[in-house]
Amino acid sequence: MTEDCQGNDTMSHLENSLEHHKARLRKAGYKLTNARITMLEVLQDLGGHITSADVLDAVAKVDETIGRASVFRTLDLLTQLGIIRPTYIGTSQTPTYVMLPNGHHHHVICTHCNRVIEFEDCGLGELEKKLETALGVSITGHLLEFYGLCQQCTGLSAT
Amino acid sequence: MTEDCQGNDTMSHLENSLEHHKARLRKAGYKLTNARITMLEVLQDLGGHITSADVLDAVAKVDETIGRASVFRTLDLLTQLGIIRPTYIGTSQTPTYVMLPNGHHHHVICTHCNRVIEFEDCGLGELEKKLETALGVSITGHLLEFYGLCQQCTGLSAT
DNA sequence: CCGTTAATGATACTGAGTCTCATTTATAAT
DNA sequence: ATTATAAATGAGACTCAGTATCATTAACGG
Repeated sequence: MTEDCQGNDTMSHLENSLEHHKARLRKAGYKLTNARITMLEVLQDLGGHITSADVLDAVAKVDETIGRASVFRTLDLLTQLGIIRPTYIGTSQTPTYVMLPNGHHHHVICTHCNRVIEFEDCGLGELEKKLETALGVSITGHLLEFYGLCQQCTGLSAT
Repeated sequence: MTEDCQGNDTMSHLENSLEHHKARLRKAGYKLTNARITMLEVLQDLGGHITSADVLDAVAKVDETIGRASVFRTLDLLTQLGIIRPTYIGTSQTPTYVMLPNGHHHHVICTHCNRVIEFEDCGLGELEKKLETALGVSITGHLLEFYGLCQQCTGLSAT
């Protein structure tokens, strides 16, 4: 995790996405504060599918002094910037945040056991362009969720 | 908002989906209680994009005696059955429920003004089948959300 | 290095959603 | 119809995720 490969204008997304997100904050007029940088690092580390409690925990381990309010404020900000996205797994009252590494995220949620299966290919690029034209919007990302039963639960309910 | 031209062609479709949902409950082994039927009617009436508070309100107007807990229990149940789906608009702490009339729902959320623009065509049928084969799952519905700026906010941020 | 102002941390607070449990009600069997 | 029974309910106390407030701090442009 300590390999510094910044400066390469090609690839190595994982490392660079942190820098990319920082740049996004700056560009949007937000200050690059310690709390925000720590949040980005922690989120990258945890990798997504985490609750606010998870984030609160992880942030506290890195920097004891970062306040509860700032964590929630930053979660909201990063959501607005399309860096993360809250969603519901199961019927939990509290959302689960997923990363939108390249602006998008896709998964299947089993409505029986709440297992989450991620997948990559969505082929939505075309639709995205169509919508931009048709609706006059400017799209930066998306979340695609399928609901249904996973392999195990399909078998069970066939009883 | 938007010209939402869904279901205009079949007024009876609205009636039927209520029956359809009741049948689903029965088939899944759940009792057709007064609270649940009232909830289904209220949800159909409100048409989606509503918070639990909206539902609580509307239910109370129809039947004073239905308890708070039952409303939340039923929201969870209907989510599990794929009849509704909680999602986040803006950074609200409390979810907004959308109806999944035919198992699916699609919208664009403006990350600046929180406007929601629904659209119908998603062309995900093929992907759905592919995933069922590839992952061994049995899919019953989906939610597709795009994030970005609406026409108005695209203009504004050009400042 | 300083001034401005966004952002912060502490903490009290709010209220959405949950839990518990005695009571009711939907449904199937008689 | 009557009854058995297990699921579902309503009441209301309770929890804790998320918010509001505000005095203090620190990012960043000049």
